[in-house]
Amino acid sequence: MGKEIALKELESTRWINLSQQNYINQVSIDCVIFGYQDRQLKVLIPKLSYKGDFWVLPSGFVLQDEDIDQAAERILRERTSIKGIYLEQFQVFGKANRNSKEFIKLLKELNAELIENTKLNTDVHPDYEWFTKRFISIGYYALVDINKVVPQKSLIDESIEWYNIHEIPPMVMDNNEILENALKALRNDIDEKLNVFNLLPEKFTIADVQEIYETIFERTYIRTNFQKKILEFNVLERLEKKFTGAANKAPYLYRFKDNALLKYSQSNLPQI
Amino acid sequence: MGKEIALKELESTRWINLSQQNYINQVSIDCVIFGYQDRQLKVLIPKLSYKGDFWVLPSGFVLQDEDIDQAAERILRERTSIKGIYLEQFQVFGKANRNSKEFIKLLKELNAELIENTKLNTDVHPDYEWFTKRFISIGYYALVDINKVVPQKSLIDESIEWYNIHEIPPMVMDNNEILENALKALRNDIDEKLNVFNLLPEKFTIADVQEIYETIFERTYIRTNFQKKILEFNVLERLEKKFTGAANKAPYLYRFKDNALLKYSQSNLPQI
DNA sequence: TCAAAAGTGTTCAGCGTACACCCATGG
DNA sequence: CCATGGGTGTACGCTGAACACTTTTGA
Repeated sequence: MGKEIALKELESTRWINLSQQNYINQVSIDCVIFGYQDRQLKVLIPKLSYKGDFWVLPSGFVLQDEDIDQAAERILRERTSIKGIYLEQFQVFGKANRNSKEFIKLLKELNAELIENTKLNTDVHPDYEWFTKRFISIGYYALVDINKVVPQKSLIDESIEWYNIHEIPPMVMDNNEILENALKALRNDIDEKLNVFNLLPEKFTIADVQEIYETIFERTYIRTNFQKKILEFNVLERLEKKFTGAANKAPYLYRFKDNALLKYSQSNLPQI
Repeated sequence: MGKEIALKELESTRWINLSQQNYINQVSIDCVIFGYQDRQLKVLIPKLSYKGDFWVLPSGFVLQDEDIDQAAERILRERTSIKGIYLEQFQVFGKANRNSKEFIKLLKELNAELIENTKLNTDVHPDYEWFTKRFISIGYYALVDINKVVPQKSLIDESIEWYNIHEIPPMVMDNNEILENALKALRNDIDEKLNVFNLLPEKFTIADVQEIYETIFERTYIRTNFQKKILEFNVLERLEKKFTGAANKAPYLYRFKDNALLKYSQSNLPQI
């Protein structure tokens, strides 16, 4: 691996980029990336390993000339290899004690080792001072088709994996709380924003949707009523039947109508 | 007015305090303060007058050792003279073009004049550089008993007044959009957070509540059903009757139960 | 023709809307 | 005792939960 390539890769990671002063200081973006598979709601979380394990939500900073939504999209793109991910800003975390001095200390050492190993000259040794300060973090949650994601770990990540929502490792700082609130926000948004379909491939059956609902809300639904509820949103387009090979009636496939949300926003409320 | 007092007053204003480096840079807090009076939903907005009129939502910055909720509370306290105001963080505004260079230019001149007039020495001439940059703003809305508020204008404010929600003046930057989204958030929260009572004095009648609902949602409610809906929240404590002097049955006064929200959060959902 | 799952139709209870009725109060 | 507005009770219609029934499919 040539020196140029190594530098390029380093530049592409959030930890190495710390010396950049073209970011907004003391503001970060934390992303909770939800995926669904095998009756499990999963979250994509990288792990750093250096003198112990550290799990940290995928995060990054906001460039001076970048909308915060764009920044979130960029961070998600870097981690999932997918463009145009569905995302929702849900809460800002701004406690005064939100800094990670202990954690950063380890990162410094780790980073120094990396730079040493890749034999870069000392010019790129980052200045961490702005990064050790207290941070305000904007929380986003994202919904992705888990099969389309190609998880990307940064140079200092040991791994990046999908964790079952019930088996989330202890993360640094308030990251576990951020995740919990993301889940609450998702549950709260789901029937209003009709965004659950972003967890599915383009074509899906109503049974697939029911599975996801049951997983997210941790309860069962009665099949026939659920079917009606979903179809009455009028946001699905019925396609051909799905061949399953099973000895029973083939279910229809559906697709989320592109213009569905426009129509749906026109609601008429009754009198109380 | 002595020099010391003038300086103290200057320090208490957000515009003069710009040179302070103990704030988090490029982050601000914008507050939409809702009040209610005479069948009108009102918003408290200061006006600056210098080479034209400028309306700006009450705003401020976050101290390094201050939670963002504390910062919002402080800003609201400074503007309303009330401690412990009810507030909700509702959205972050982070477009890349959120700076107010044109506006700040005028403020600079205005500030310079003020300092000249108050005969302060030149040491307090602020450094505006960090303030001309692009800002990320955290939006809060507040609900207050309008009768308890004593609006406080800063030195450079020409006035600070309650504006009917339908007669909001054009504000700088995206402040009008922030206000619109605050109203949407309020409408969305109202039945869930049961926060509407913060717009009323401690004791109120159900008719008072209905008036506010009708104003906020711009629709009418049927009296008897509305009464039931509100009482079935089980968050109100019935007090003595209210003496009106009118030739009809006296309505009961109610008070919001302090522990109401704790109980209310325990909901049991039916099967679909 | 049978089993299994999808899709549709049909009760029935409960809630919310609408309204009737009674109560309290001061002139 | 009447007008006015507050408080309570009740009929009715609609929604949605529960379930029966029909349809489809491959073995």
